[in-house]
Amino acid sequence: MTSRTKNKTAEQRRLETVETLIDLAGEQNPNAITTQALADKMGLTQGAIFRHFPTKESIFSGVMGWVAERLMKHIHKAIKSEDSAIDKLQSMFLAHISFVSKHPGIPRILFGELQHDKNSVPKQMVKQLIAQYADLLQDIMRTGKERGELNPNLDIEAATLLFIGSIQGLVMQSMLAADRQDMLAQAEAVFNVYRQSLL
Amino acid sequence: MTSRTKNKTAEQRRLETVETLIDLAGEQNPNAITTQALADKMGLTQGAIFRHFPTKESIFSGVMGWVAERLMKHIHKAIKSEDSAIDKLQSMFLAHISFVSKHPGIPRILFGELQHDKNSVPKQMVKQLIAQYADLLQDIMRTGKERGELNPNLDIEAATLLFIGSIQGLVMQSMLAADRQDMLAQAEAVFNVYRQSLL
DNA sequence: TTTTAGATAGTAAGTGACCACTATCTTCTC
DNA sequence: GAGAAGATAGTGGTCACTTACTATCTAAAA
Repeated sequence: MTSRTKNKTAEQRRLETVETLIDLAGEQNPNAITTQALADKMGLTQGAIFRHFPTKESIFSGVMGWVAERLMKHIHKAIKSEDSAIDKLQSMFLAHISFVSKHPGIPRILFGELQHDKNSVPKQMVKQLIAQYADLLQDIMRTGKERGELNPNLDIEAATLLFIGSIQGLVMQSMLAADRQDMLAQAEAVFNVYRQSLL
Repeated sequence: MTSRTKNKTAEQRRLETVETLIDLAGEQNPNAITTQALADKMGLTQGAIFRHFPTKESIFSGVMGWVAERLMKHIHKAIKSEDSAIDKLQSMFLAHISFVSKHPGIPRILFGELQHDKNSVPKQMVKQLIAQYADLLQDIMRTGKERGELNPNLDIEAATLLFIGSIQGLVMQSMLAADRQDMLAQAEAVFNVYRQSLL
C-alpha cells in the first residue's frame, strides 16, 4: 500500500461518507451518485465504502438521520427566542431556508426519496421527518390562535401545507436558477406574503 | 412473425410512447423507468422504441412538449370565463390541480428533470414551461392590481412563487399519502388560505 | 384489379459500459 | 499479533442502444 494517511475510525468514516453524499447531491442528481463517485471524493477505493455501510441505501438512511437531527435542532433553537406565533413561524421559515441554502443537496435527496415507489427505510424516515415538522407548525399555530395572534378562522392544516409548499417553491426556484445567493432575500419577501394569510 | 395486429404509424407510436411513460411515472420513479418496461406496457419489444426515438432522453422531451401544450390549454380555458383576478387565480389553481391529479406522473417527471445537473433538452423545456406559467400569473396579478382587486402593495414575484409552491405542496402531500382522492378538496382549502395573502 | 417494389414498423439477439456488492489479500493501529 | 481499515480485482446483473433480419403497408405500374 502506498497510502501515507492514517486510517480513520468507523464512526468518523460513516459521518464523512454521509456528509460527502450531501455535498455531491448539491451538484448532481442524488439518485445518480455512484458509490465510486463517493469513494473518489473521499480518497478511497469504491469497495472501502462497503466496510462501513452494508448497502448504498443505508447511506441514504444515514443522511436522513443526519438531517432529522440537525435540521430540527437548528429550528428549535431559532424559535426558542421568539415569543409570538408569527415571529416563531418567521424564524422557523428563515432558519429552514438558511439551512437548505447551506446544504443544497438535502432537499434534492429528500425529493429523490419521495419519488421511489416502495417504502424504503430512508423514504419512511423522510415521511416521519415531515410529519414531525408539520406537527411543530400546527402546535405553533394552535397556540397562536388561542392567544388571539392568528385569525381564529385559519385553516391550520391548509396553512401548514402552504408553509411547507412555499419552502419547496423557494428550493425549486434555486434549482432553476442554480443561484442560491438571493434565496434568503427572496425568503423574506415570500414570508411577508405568507404572513398575510395568517391574519 | 406471429403478430396479428397492424403496425401503427410513427406519429401514433410517438404519442402512445409519451402517454405510456406518463402513465408509468404515476406508479414509480420516472428516472427508474426502463425502455424495457415502457415496451412491455406497449406490447412491443424494447428495440422497437428506438425506431421512434433516437434516445431515451428524447422521450422525456416528448413528454414535456405534451405537457406544455395540454396544461397551458387546459388552464387558459379555465380562466377565460372568469372576470376578476381572484377568480382567475382560483380557476387556474383548481384547473392545475385537477390536471395533475388526472396525470400524477407529470409532476414527478418534472421534478425528476429539475434534479439533473446538466442542462438537458427536457430540463430546458421544464424551465421554459415554468417561466411561461409564472408570466401568466404575473399578468393576472398586475391587471388585478390596476383594477383595485388585489392589495396594491402585493409583492407579485413573491406571490407567484407562493402560488407555485402551494401546488408543489399539494403534490408532495399526495406523494406522501399515495392518495390522490382528496387532493381537489384540499386544494380548495389551500387556495382559501392563499387568497388571504392577496388582499 | 392485380402485381410488385420501396419504405417503414417491428423482432431477435446481441454489445459494451456501468454499477452495487463481494472475496481475498495487505497494511495499519493498538 | 489480533482486529479493523483499506486495496485489488473480480462478478453478476442491468440498461441504453445497435445490427441484421422480417413482416407489413402504400402506391404506382401493369
